[in-house]
Amino acid sequence: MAAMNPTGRGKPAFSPLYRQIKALITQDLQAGVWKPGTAIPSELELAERFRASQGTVRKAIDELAAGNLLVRRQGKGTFVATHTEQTTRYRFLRLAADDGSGRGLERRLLHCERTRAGADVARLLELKGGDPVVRVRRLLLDRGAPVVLDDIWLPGRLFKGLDAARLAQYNGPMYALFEAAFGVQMIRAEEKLRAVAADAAVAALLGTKAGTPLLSVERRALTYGNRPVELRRGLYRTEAHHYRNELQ
Amino acid sequence: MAAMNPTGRGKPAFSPLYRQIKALITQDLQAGVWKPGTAIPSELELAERFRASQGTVRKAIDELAAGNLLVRRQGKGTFVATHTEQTTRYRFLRLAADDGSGRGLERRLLHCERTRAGADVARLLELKGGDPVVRVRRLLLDRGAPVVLDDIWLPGRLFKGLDAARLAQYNGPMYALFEAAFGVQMIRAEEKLRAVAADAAVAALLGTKAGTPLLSVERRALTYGNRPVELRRGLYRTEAHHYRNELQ
DNA sequence: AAGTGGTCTAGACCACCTG
DNA sequence: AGGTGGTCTAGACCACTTA
Repeated sequence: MAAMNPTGRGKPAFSPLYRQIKALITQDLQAGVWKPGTAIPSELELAERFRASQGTVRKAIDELAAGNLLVRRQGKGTFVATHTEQTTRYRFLRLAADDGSGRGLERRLLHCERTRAGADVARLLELKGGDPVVRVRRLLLDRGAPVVLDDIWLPGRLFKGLDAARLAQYNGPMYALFEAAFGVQMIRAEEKLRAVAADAAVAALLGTKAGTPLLSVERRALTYGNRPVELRRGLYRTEAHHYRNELQ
Repeated sequence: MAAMNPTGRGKPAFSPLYRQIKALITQDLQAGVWKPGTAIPSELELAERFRASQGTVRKAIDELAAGNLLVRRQGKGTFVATHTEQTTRYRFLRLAADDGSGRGLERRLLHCERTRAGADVARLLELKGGDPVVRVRRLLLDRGAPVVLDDIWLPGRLFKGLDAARLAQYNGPMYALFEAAFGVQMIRAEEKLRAVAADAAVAALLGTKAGTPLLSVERRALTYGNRPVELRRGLYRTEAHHYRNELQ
């Protein structure tokens, strides 16, 4: 394996071996060679395959683990990250109760339809205007009280067969369903937060009054290769909950 | 240097050498042996000092760089992180204009007084009730329009000599002043976000109407050893700006 | 006992920056 | 040319898990 990148134009004329190996592993992850939750080959086996030393493969895996694509477990192996496990289920949910109570959130499906992408949705999902999309609306409730109203848009071609029945029957984190049933893995997401006033319709659904300040969370979730695969807009009641963040 | 930790009680009976070295470097950072913006000794010199190999010192520095305590620059050295440089100035500011315009924010000091900590502030800053605190109120403006109203509480003992004159005269990021003038380095921060309604007083300061939804950002900033050294509550107008976040 | 990830070393060489 | 961080190797050994 060449350490140089002879075709490199512009800046990255040099790509270290461990980054090339990282790219190759990422390709295999993207292609679904190893399913979420399963182990990838051991470091020594990968080293042999790529004709590199353990340390070099190790550095590639380190970066993938830092990006939450892989999970290392000493003595057991290195596993493909998944949204299905207890510990990693709500990786992207930053909602917390002010009193620190647990996360026994109840889900209630309000709406699910297949429709066509408008201009904004198409642009953000990198689709063409009029492409099929799935539109979902749901509530999250904490001890019976509505806390979040989510509106979700998904590319129709990626989520064939997703409908109200399918969603209603499944009870668990959405990203776990997407991963298991549609092979779509959410890797990272960008969010934009704002404060907005509830309109009458939203207020009714959230059990509050029109004009109540709500935290608006616009999310764009991406899969391998930074391909956008979900838009989500959450409206959060924040009288007894908040959005927590860590700055570093 | 022993790789074992013979006094270890409970779980961490084993601490690898690179973590012990990391702890020693952190101690020196905390003690101010090297000032922000200056270079620490080279990897080879530290390896000699700690009687370890370059690779082991390197791993310790890698973790400190990942935590934004140090910054590596190939060919030049490894430097103590600072809030004073152009690239790292607004490390903790997640405010962005919807139209993507730059960050030429104007600061306007409204208020600065030395007073006594109330119960809540004392608890969050890990002080005793009645301990001296500095209370600051200021505005951030974008092209003349108020966007953020910040209320800030600082432990009085750490910020001796901080007053309105000092703040008014200085024009730059606050954390850069804290670092240069008081030797207090903000390492990380926790934030809680909510949507709230502007009251009359806040509305007047932000140039909007009472009842306008505002994004409330409660921040607790920490220095070495997770010691809290600042409380800050920002109220953001989000008609033309938003709080951006990356989930990973 | 065997297999996995985790640590550590010694040495070589490369890429980048500054005199 | 010399110093700094960055990459890579080969090999040894440790810690953790499973059988």
